[in-house]
Amino acid sequence: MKRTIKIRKPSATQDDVATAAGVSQAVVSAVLGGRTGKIGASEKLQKKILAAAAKLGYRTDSSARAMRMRRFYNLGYFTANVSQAVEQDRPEFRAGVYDTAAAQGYQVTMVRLPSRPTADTNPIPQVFRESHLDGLIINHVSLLTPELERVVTASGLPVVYLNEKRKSNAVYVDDFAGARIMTEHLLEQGYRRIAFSSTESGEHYSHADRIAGYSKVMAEHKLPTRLLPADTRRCGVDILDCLKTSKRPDAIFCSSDFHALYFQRFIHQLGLHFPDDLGLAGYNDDGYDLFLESPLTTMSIPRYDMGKAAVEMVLKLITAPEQPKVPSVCFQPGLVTGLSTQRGGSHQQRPPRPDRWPGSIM
Amino acid sequence: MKRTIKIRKPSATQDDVATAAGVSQAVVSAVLGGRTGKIGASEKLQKKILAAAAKLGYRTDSSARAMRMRRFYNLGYFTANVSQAVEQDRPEFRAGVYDTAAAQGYQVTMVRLPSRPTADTNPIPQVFRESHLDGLIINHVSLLTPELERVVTASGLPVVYLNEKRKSNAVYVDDFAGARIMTEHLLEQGYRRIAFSSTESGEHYSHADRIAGYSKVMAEHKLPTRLLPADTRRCGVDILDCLKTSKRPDAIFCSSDFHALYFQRFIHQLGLHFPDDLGLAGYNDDGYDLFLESPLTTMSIPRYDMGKAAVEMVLKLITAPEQPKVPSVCFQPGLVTGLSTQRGGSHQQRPPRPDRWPGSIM
DNA sequence: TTGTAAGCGTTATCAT
DNA sequence: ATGATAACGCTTACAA
Repeated sequence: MKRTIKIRKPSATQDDVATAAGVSQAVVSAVLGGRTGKIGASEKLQKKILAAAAKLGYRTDSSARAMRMRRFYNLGYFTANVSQAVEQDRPEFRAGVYDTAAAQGYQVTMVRLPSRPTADTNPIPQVFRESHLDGLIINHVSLLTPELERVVTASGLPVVYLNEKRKSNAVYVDDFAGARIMTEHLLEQGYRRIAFSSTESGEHYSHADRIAGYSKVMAEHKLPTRLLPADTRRCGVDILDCLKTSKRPDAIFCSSDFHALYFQRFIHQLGLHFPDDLGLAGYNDDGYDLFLESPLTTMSIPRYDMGKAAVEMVLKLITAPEQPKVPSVCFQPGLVTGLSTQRGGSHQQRPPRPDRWPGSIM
Repeated sequence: MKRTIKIRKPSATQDDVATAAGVSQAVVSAVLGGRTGKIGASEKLQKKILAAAAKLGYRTDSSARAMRMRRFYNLGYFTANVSQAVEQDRPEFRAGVYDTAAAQGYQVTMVRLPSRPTADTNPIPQVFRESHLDGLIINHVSLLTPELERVVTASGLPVVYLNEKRKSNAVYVDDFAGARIMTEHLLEQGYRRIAFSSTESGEHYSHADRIAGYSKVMAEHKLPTRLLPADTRRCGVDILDCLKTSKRPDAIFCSSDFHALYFQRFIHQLGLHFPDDLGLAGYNDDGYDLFLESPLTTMSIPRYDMGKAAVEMVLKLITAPEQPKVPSVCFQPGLVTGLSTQRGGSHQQRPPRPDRWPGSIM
């Protein structure tokens, strides 16, 4: 006996298409699925079926396909919430993840923790309480509770970490090398009293690595390292004190463009300018040039390609589950030479970068 | 005849749970679905079933549920790509959308256009070529091609526009009122030669509305309006020329905090300061205070609540498809008083905002 | 070359 | 209160 379940107006099914085209539903499935070789449907028949499908507005029901195929064609993209996420979940990551997933026929599902938890909010995202994903990309979510980690593990989902330094199943940046390159660049420019400054507290691996790379190069050149942490709650007094001294640094290596922009405020507050009075370097290539006195020398992070690599990695894990571990992929950042570290740079023509728009604004 | 289809290791099914608990699968479905009232399963039995489910790590197969329920429990969140999206897809929107969707048991699927289209990339996102969503939220995607619009319409999906001014099915901000409030605030502070400046070209409705609100109030006070568009490709010459004149504005109403930050650069370049030499106001409350000489007077946008409202609206459309149009929801922005528009403000104590972190950084 | 039918995991109905 | 069973739309093995 047939019972009718009609909650929403259903879109056309393959059965409807088959009826319209006067063929069996199995042929429709084969043709629409591009498996014509297997059955050898005539050109004409294919056209007829495609026409009927287009006319009826047929669209594959992803749930039915998922059930049958035992694959959801869904990847989760887990990102931190606003307050935790400083400079981690950038639009370029999302773009790389999305484009690559889409190219392989996968959807991307947003995974987050509730930003405003309420009493009746389950702290475990629903997506882990049901079967909905084939794989998961975690973009540096620092506050993963042990409970949450357990749930993720229990789900048996292939997981790839983006922006986290792990031996396997991760995609990250070689910030040690990046900091080396930047420090060497500053030395080549003739700077000697180079200080490293950051706003961050250093939870993320990259912070320690940047300091290490900087320190290493300075040591190799027998130059003293000088770390200048700048707690934003102190309103820049650390920075001001440092800049006021007679032996102030001749260049500041900022841990991020973000921090360089912050630093600029205090440089200007003292009536100083860069690169005339001191060199200023950033990191991350966040595109803040519009707000800066001089285009910033910085390190660019191939975020799009990293997102892409993360998806490729997780797809590999999905399709070859017998290999649950794959070696991590480490990307090299690239030096972007601005005028902010060029002695006498302010007297040169400012190079226009008209088409760049701050990526971080999005 | 039974054939075996095993691509991935399946997680436990209700059948497995039923076997483990020694009951029928239908009871398991009822108990796990919270429909115990209908069947009257004993407390004890429920406990047994829940225990078995937990032990086996049972998770509902969302595709099977979707197929049976004829609902995917998936919402699409359509956002523009990096280059197009200036200040539109903010993390707070995502947070509001995600939290609200999650609270109602819905997942959020990322919908974008390919950022780096290739020859073999279909410009129509896959999600529109299959049945996968119950509804769609479009956060100001300016470059919707006619073809894409057709596809969205053809999909029959309930659509809600976020950040777009439409008569129905939209959630947006009353920027006319916001600009009025800001202009009146500036007048109250004693400013008279108030200019409105923007970097934007004005594609978005909010740009025109802000100018209109500003102009209206100025006209009401019989003061001349002064528009100062600043093409970033011109490297600030418009701004510099304006600020150099003897009758320069005594306050600048910037179309965004973003623009205010840009403006600061040229203020400092001329050796001027705010609020001493002129007042500076922003819009959007993007949290750039760390980078600014003075905390900025700005308008805050209730983005989280707007995301929430958009989800509530689209859920209404989903559950009551006989009502395909609902009135739009218009949010009022709120004035945030900083010191940047306070005459003599720089001599006051800078109010600490230690816990705020620029939301736009994410 | 085309048709037939099994079965994916769930929900919900119906008969016991 | 419980168990048996249909149905959702799709893919695919196999029969014709």
